[in-house]
Amino acid sequence: MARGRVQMKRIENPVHRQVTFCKRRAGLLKKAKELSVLCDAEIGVLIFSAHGKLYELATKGTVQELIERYNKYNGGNQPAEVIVEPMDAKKEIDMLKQEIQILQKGLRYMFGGGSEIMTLDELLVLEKHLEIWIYHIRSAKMDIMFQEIQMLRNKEGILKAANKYLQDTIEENIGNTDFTTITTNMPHPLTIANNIIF
Amino acid sequence: MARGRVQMKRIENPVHRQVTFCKRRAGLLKKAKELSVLCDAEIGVLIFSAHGKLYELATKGTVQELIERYNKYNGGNQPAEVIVEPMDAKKEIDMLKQEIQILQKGLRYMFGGGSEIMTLDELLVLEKHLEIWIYHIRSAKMDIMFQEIQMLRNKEGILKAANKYLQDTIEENIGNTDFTTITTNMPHPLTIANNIIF
DNA sequence: AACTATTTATAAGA
DNA sequence: TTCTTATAAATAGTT
Repeated sequence: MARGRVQMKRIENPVHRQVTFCKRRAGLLKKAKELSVLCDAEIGVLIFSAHGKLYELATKGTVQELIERYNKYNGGNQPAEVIVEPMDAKKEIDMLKQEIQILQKGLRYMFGGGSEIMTLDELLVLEKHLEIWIYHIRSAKMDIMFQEIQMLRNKEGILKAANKYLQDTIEENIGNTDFTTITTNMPHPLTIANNIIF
Repeated sequence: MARGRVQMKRIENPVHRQVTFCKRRAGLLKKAKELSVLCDAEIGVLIFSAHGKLYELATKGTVQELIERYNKYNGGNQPAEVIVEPMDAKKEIDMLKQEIQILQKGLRYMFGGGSEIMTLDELLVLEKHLEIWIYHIRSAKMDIMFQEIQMLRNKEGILKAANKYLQDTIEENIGNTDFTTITTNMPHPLTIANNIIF
């Protein structure tokens, strides 16, 4: 766009990637809002960042409502349990298996036919494979952990909301019953901050 | 945008509106694709025109899959997918890791006890590689993530306990006040299981 | 659909 | 992050 064309591929520099994500995300949501207003359309946008954080927009009701409209539009042909995550995981695992096969091949080659001396080039190939393999292990592990963190954060939010709801319910009814000591006994579980950001 | 600014309100002229809808819709979808590619994000866009026609985009799987991910994100009420799958994936990955360790052992044996072909330099390269790998496995990032997960789990426990306490408090006092509808309205936030163990 | 004059978006740098 | 600015892209009005 500006100061140099942009290659249409994943930005490798994580800082650049993050900055661009911020800017373009804002731009995309703005464009969506504009289109909605100018042309009287109902638009929804869902963005999952690489780390699983969700950004959403719905120009008329809620995203949920839009999803319902979408499902209605598609004559209720919802694939009951289309499993997404497992596919990703499977893909990852298949890739790992492939890597192992390559490594095994390399080992067999070296042990078996290895009357030949391993050249530096061959060694470098093996190294390369190891690197790729480590990369995949790491990324798969990281993905799982990120998912776990995201899920726990969501759960935390839900529990907090439920907690607040219950406490409000009690407070609204103090007039009827004496909850003073009970509420005072609460060990302040609602004040914990969540500060770590990846 | 061009040849005159645009008022941010519904375009009254139906022809203009239709043309703009076409152009901007294409632009929006393009932007969404770009953002997805550049920043490795999963993006979905749903556009209902004023006359109810649907235009959609999903940058990874299908829109349906994206919607399921969205629903998963908002509630985690589907333990089958969120919780069980990562377990399986992790198990698989651990097994693959073990296999890889065996392969590494083989490599070490070959290089160390085997012929004298390996030069010291080559050995150092391999060592270096293993060091890097170990470093990554034990990296600070992982530690931080584990800490984060632990902290979130603790928080979850505290919140659940507080939640239960509050609900018990309410239930104990049903005789005094009618909380029936209130407790019934609770969207079951207390039934979420936490099964993932690293 | 194509064509441009302009407006917008944004990459890079601070 | 946020601001600035040079430049690439998008697009409003026109053909």
